[in-house]
Amino acid sequence: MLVTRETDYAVRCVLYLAHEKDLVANVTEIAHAMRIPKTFLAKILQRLIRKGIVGSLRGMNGGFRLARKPADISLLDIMAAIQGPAGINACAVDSKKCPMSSSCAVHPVWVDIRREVESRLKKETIDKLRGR
Amino acid sequence: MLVTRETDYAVRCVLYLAHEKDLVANVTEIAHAMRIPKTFLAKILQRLIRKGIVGSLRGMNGGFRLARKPADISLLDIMAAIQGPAGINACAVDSKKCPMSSSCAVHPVWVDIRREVESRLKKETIDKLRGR
DNA sequence: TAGTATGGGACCAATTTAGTCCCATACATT
DNA sequence: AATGTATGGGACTAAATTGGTCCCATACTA
Repeated sequence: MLVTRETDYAVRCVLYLAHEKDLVANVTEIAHAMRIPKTFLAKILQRLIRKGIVGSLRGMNGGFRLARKPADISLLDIMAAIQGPAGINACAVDSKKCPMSSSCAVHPVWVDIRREVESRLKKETIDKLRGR
Repeated sequence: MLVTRETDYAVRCVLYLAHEKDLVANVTEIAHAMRIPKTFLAKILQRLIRKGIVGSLRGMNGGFRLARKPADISLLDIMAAIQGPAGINACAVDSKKCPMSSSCAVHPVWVDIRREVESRLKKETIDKLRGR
């Protein structure tokens, strides 16, 4: 499956943080609203932080907020933060993994589809999704 | 990953059977030529048979051959035979699996990407790939 | 300084993917 | 008809990935 549940959770989480301007929400709040297991969400949030998608405020009344404008966050950014390079297929990401390497007639197709999907995911930004 | 190794093997296998007109090849031959574990390939071939993509000849000098013209076999056919409906995401295949169901802003995007990929895979037929 | 929040690694369970093994069945050749 | 070689197909196992929990350290603020 190209999109794992973890990525799905990450998208929903970002979407929640975007639904109100400058919102700061803690793990409990997001987990409840978006129906995501709390501790799992905490881990997801840390990955989003490392990629500069969300920021955190520690201590009492702390929480998480978007680190960038919704228009500057794409589905591809989120997928990359959670799953790494979004592959259609192992060999489309790293051709070393394919034992037939260059002699494989299908390889170019996988690579091409991957590119198409990626460019589509890059166009789908959070602000577009929010305003539905 | 959208395309599993098993599907990859299946594609290579069909491609092998298509490289020469009316070729009949046994498991050992295909496995060796395409570097696929023999017993694993045998199982894959059986699935391809049930979907009417390849046919078999039993007994001595038996083997497998294409059951349809290369132009009538698409990558989507092969994927569907091995993996079932090709999902980008569980919720794009069966919306019941998504707890947020209709309230999910991203859902339409997954469904749409899935459709794009499927139509692309349908266009890529074996005869096109063979003639590279 | 007490309390509430994130930071982050270790750990575990479930599912999927990948692959093997064994035996039944079919059939062409001799 | 016997025999050897091939597919048919289910049971089983191993490895990898996914999904998730737990625990404790650290940070910050009221």
